[in-house]
Formats: sequence, C-alpha cells, structure tokens
Amino acid sequence: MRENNVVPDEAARKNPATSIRARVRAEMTEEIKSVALRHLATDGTALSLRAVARDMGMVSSALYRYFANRDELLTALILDAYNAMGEVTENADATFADREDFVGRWMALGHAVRDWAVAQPHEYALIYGSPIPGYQAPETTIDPATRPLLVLARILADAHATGALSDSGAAAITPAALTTEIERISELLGAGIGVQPAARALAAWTELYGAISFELFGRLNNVFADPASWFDWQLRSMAGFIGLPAAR
Amino acid sequence: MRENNVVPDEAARKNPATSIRARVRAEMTEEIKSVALRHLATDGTALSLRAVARDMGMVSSALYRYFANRDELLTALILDAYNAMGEVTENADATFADREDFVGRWMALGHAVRDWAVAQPHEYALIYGSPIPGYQAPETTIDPATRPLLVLARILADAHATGALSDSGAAAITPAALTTEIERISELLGAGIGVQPAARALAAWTELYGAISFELFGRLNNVFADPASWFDWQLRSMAGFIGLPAAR
DNA sequence: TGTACATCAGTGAACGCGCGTTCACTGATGTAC
DNA sequence: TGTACATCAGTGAACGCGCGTTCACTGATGTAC
Repeated sequence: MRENNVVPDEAARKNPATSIRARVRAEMTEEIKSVALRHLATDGTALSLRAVARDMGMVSSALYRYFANRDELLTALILDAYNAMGEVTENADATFADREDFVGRWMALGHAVRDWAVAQPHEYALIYGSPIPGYQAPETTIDPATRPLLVLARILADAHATGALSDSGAAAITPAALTTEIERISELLGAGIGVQPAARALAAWTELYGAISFELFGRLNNVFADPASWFDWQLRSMAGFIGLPAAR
Repeated sequence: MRENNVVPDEAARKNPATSIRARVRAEMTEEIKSVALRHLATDGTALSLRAVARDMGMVSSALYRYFANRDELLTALILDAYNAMGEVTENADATFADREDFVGRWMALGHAVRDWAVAQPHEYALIYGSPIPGYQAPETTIDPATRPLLVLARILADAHATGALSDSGAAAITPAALTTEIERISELLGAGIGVQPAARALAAWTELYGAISFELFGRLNNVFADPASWFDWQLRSMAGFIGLPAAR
C-alpha cells in the first residue's frame, strides 16, 4: 500500500475522463471560464485572454492548453449560458406543483428567465444582446438555445391536451406562407397546437425577452422604480393574450 | 468684382455658424461620423479612432480637432441614431393620410421603426443593443430617445379623443405603486389615456422592439423565412391587444 | 516493484501588431485696423 | 486696399500601453513493461 494515497479503481485509471489528470484539467477549464465571466462584466465581449491568464497567475500562452483560441473560449461561455438558462427554466416548470395551472406555469417560466438574466446580466447580454463583431456561433449552440422555448411548448401542449387552450381572438394570419411556417415551428417544438395559439405564444415569447432586454440594457432606467412588478404584469397579460386558462 | 468667387453676404461673414471655415468644419465632422459608422459595422463598439483617421487619409491626432475623445464620437453617433429614428417615425405618422385609422397609424409607426433598423442594423444595435462597456450615455440622449414613443402617445391620445380606445380586457394592474407609475408615464408622454390602455401600449412597445432585436440579433435565423410578414402580424395583433379601433 | 519512456501543463521570450492621447510645430485662412 | 496678427486644421513624433498567438523549453505526472 502506498501510504495514504488514494488508489484509483481500475475504471477510473483506464477511463481518461476520470483520471486525476483529467479531473484537474476539467477543474482548470472551469476556473478559466469563471474568471473569464468576471471579465465579461467589465470588458464585455472585448474579453482579453491575457487579462484572464493574469488573473489566474498564469502566463497567457498557458491558456492555449485549454482553448485553441479566444473564439473557442467565447463559445464555451455562450454554451454554458444557454445551458444554465435551459436548466433554470426546466427546473422552474418541473417543480411547479399544480400541473393544470397553466397561467402559473407560464409565469414561473417567465420569472425564471428574468431572475436568471437579472442575476447574470452579462451572460444574458452575451447570448441575447448585440452580435459579437467577427464572431460566428457554431451550430452546437442551437440545441441548448432552444431549451427554454421547449419548456413553453410543453406547457402549451399540456394546456391543449386538456382542451383548455382557446383558439381564436387574435388577428388573422396572412399570408399563407406565414401560416405554414408557424405550423412548422409548432410541430418542430412538439407543441401540437393550433396555428393561432402558436403564433400568439411566439409573440408572447418575443415580448418576454423584449421586456428583459429593455430592463437590462437600461431602457427602463428612471422609468419603472420596480421593474419586477411591471414584468409580472406583462407576463400576466401575455398569459391572457396567449389564451392560457388560469387554475381551476 | 473678384472673378467668380462667391461673395458671402454680410450675415454669413459675421455669423460663425455659416462662415466658410465653419461650413467646412461641419462637413468634416459629418464625414468623420459617416466613416465611423462604416467601422461600426465591422468592429462594433470596439470602434477605433486611428482606423477612422486612416480611412480619411488623416493622422489620428487630427480627429481631436473635432471630437475631444473616443466617447464623444460615440455619443455623436448615438445622438444621430436616435434622431434619425425620431425623424423617421414622426414622418411616418405625419404622412399617414387617414388620421382616424388608428390601427393603420400604429402599423405605419411600427414598420417605420423596423425599416430603419433593418436598413442600419449597426446603428440600431448601438442604441438598442447591449450596453457599451465603460461607456455612459450623457443626459442629452434622453430627449431624442423618447421621440418615437411620443409618436405612439399622440396616436393613443387621438384615439382616446374620439372615444374609440377601449379600456378593459387585460389583466388587472397591481400593486398600486405600479398603477401610479404607469399613470405618471402616461401623463409624461401627454397621452392622457387610462392606465389600462397605457400599460397595454407600453407592453406592445416592448414587443415591437423585442421583435426587431430578435430579428436583427439573429434569433430568427432559420426560423422565419420572411421576418417582415411575421413582424406585420405581430404589429396587427398588438393593435388588437392595445385596443385600437380599425378604420371606419 | 522498479525503471524507462511518453504525455502534457505551464514557462518565458518573441513576433507583429494595434490602440488613445499629448504636444510642439507648420502653414493656410480669417479678422481688425 | 493692404498689412499685421490671431485663429485654427492638420502633422509627425512620441508615450505607455495592450493584444492574440507561436514556439522551443522544462519538469512533473502517468503508463508500459
């Protein structure tokens, strides 16, 4: 026995994903990202690799053991942000008790998005703000980016299944090509609802993010003293617009 | 008579605002801004004074005769963008013939905002995108920024004056503090309408900009083939949400 | 179990570049008498 | 009308700084026999 050393079991020794070196590597990678996030707050997307390295007490070239270049680090931050948003929204709906209170579920979803955004405004700006000059997000960001919208789709599908989702009242949808597209999107999301509710839900989704961007990007400064309650009203009125029924 | 030289009249000679030197100065200032706008497209807000000077065939220090520093140039661009947006929206409403077609006026306003934004996406991002790291907009930007919203306020006031603006249907407004705030905003804008329509109009305003940001910041890529008609439907359905009556 | 070798994280110097801003200056244009 | 002086746009050098990325290297840790 080699003194007190932890003896890694066979699986751990063989599996590079859990070897000691791999674990340290994963921890370093996480630390680099978290330091980079701090810099995002002050420098925005003009994030500097050298500054990150400096903060970690490393030489800048060392970062290249972890990320091939600056864009790859940015991509990692973006992916993390999308996934964090995805997790937070999925949890919000999963832990909402009354499954048939569709308005409640929608509000919980909306507040989850906003709470996360308000807590990490710079990560929100990274994924929902102006595009980063000279940066092209890879395809791998698409799926994580869709997660919150899939939560909404599930709420709508559930409401539709109970027959509670009303299917009229808003403006007629024209031209025909637009109807087709909205149907396609609705199917893609697995909502399986009518084109009218789908269109209204997408409009509400637009307003949700519009509201958060207005607040975080400073357009509500000196306008609303308590943006949270204004946001709450917007969510509630959007629930009505979508046609969601309240709890029974 | 001095050959063909234009002889400036007394007023022009005396008034520094129109002297030849002042005119050249104004032209140079405009050219600097337009070159800077081109750079905005490629570099975003990481706009470089040296690059602008290079494009103009000047030495970088020469720009300091026109702008005290980089932030002042940015401020000038931001002011221009707000004013361009203000002009375009004011014109859209002023030239709309049927003054009692309130839905039509709202749609014209919305399309004017989007058309301008689509034509100059980088200027739109400058004023409605993520905040610029390390930059604080001066107070002088507030008034120009409000111009498009004032156009909406006028449409609402006109609709209200004809008694055509409905005042019910959306979610009740709570808490009381929120009601007070919305009333204050409505008065500030001179809309003179009820708190319900005011709240709904502000929500529609949020969706309007949310929709444009979604489109320009790439969140609708591969989603809607024709974002203009989707935007048009959103505008129309928001008109109903606000409670605007169509043309008679 | 011990030893030789391979892997890999981190170093430090360098390349080639860019930036905002200051400052003393030149020379053309405008102003006052 | 002509001349002396003031104003001002633009120059060019410099200051002090930062950046992303490459590359040969050292030395510690892991692996194979």
